[in-house]
Amino acid sequence: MQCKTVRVAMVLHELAQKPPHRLLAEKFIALLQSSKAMKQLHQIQTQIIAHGFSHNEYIAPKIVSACAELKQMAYAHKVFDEIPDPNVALWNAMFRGYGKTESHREVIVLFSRMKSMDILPNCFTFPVVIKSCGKMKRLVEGEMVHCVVIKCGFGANPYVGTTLIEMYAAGGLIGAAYKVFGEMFERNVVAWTSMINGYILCGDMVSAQRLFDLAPERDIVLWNTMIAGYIELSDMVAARKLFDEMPRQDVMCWNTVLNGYASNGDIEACERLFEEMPERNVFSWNGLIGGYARNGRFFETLGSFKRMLSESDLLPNDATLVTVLSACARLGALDLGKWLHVYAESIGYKRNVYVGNALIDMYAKCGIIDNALDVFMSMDKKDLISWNTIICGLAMHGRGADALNLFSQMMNCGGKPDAITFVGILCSCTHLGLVEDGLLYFQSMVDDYSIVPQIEHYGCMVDLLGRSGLLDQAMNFVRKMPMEADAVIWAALLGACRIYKKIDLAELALERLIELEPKNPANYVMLSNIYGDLGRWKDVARLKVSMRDTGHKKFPGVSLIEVNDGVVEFYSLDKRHPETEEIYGALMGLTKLLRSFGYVPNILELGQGAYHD
DNA sequence: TCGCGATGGT
Repeated sequence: MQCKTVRVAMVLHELAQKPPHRLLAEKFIALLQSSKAMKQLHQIQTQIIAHGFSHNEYIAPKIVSACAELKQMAYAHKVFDEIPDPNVALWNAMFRGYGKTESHREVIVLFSRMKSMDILPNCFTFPVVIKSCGKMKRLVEGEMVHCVVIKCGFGANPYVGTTLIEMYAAGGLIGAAYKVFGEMFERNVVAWTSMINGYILCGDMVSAQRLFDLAPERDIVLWNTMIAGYIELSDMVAARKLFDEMPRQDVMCWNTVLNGYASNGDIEACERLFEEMPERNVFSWNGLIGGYARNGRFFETLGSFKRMLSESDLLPNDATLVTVLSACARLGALDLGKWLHVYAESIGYKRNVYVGNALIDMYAKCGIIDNALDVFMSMDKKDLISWNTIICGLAMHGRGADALNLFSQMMNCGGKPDAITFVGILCSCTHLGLVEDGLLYFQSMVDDYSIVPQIEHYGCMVDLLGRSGLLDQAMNFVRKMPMEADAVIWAALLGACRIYKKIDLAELALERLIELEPKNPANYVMLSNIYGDLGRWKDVARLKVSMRDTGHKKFPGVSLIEVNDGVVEFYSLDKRHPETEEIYGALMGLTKLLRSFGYVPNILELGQGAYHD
């Protein structure tokens, strides 16, 4: 860094000495393109101004591009505003900058400003603007831009045409996309690929295949597009057939197929393909690691990550870290999670939102909510998922008041909550027993934020009302729901009925529950518990016999604990561990100690573990 | 300076 600054200073000094005008401009452009921080850029800019180049038609766009490269579009806009009559190149640099930083709204706003000033766009303007319209799903604006394209005489431009096809196809207007394709002057392989991908986006693989067969040229990207299309439809056989037929495969194609097997649940095929790969990059490892994670095989997620570190020279990227952290969260692997936290920062992911969010979730799920809060507070960029993760995390930990506080902070920061935010909020209200607030939040969700309540929200409300003993109101919610109540809702209601001894409603809930999930043994366990509460032990015994006869066996709920370098799974009365004797010996000791302090174990609750055999 | 393909989070 120091060295760079010195070098910049030297070049600047050299420039100050002597200079034919053109040469000086070129040097400034080269400097701008190599600038790696705003501090450097300001230094260069100072010299540019001192030499009277700040309004130079070649240099001004490069200043804007350099800002965009450093993701400083606010500053770029200031530079832009100070130039009295910007040329098209400068406008284009602004569009590109906003496009690159995903500020598509600004692209559209700026384009209307350009049009209102009667400045003519050129062929470099349209692709960026059209892309932003597509990303914002603003098809009406997109069509207007299309009109400008035609008016300006760029209707036949292949670059413009390709982005138009993409925009229309992504917006579901496949007919409009095909019209553009049909009217294109020269259709190269990129245009064909966009059109074919358009059909794939619309789920029309037949038309995609037809066009693919007609394509005059097929490059590696086009083949890969087709393969990805079949994968999207879960047709791994067709995908694999194309993959085997293609004349030359690159690592991206291998990765596409690898991910295809992973997302279609065929983890064995995924493993086999991974071993066969002639070349692997970080995406390949992420495919394998993510494949295990998506299929719930979290031990293997961690195992393959360790393998990546030991047998490849590749550094994990943010996606790798996020996947592994989520596996830690699921397994409760706190030590590894903490190690990943340090490691991620050491390889430059301290300010990464994805990684930050995954860390919040990992700490929350591993029970260290204060660490989750620390990570959250330390993040300078937070997105909706950051807020949701911490709010739901706090709610899960019973810290409803903190969750609600953060929610109002979120509102003060101008955050827009979504359906998941409100799941956290309603859940917090449940923990706090805040029936009135819960009802108000539910209403506010609908009225103020136009969020259509999903079944999860009704579930929260039924839980909230039920736990407070307002079973009639809870039942009213169930009746008013626009969708069929699911098992989660009946189970919440049933749980509340058990606490408040509402036997008639309990029977109704149970009836529905058994209709919905005739094979879920948990429902019979619940029924058995209710009989138990009522002292109907004969019914309990009868139920146990009938469950054994029908083969309904409840899988034991397992717990996970991190031991040394790994994670061990165990359940109530488990005897699978090699050190079982020592473990239970220690447990007996602990229980004795607890009893000596007056602790009385809850025998009734223990009895619920009786289905483990 | 410009347009097509692969990974990740509540």
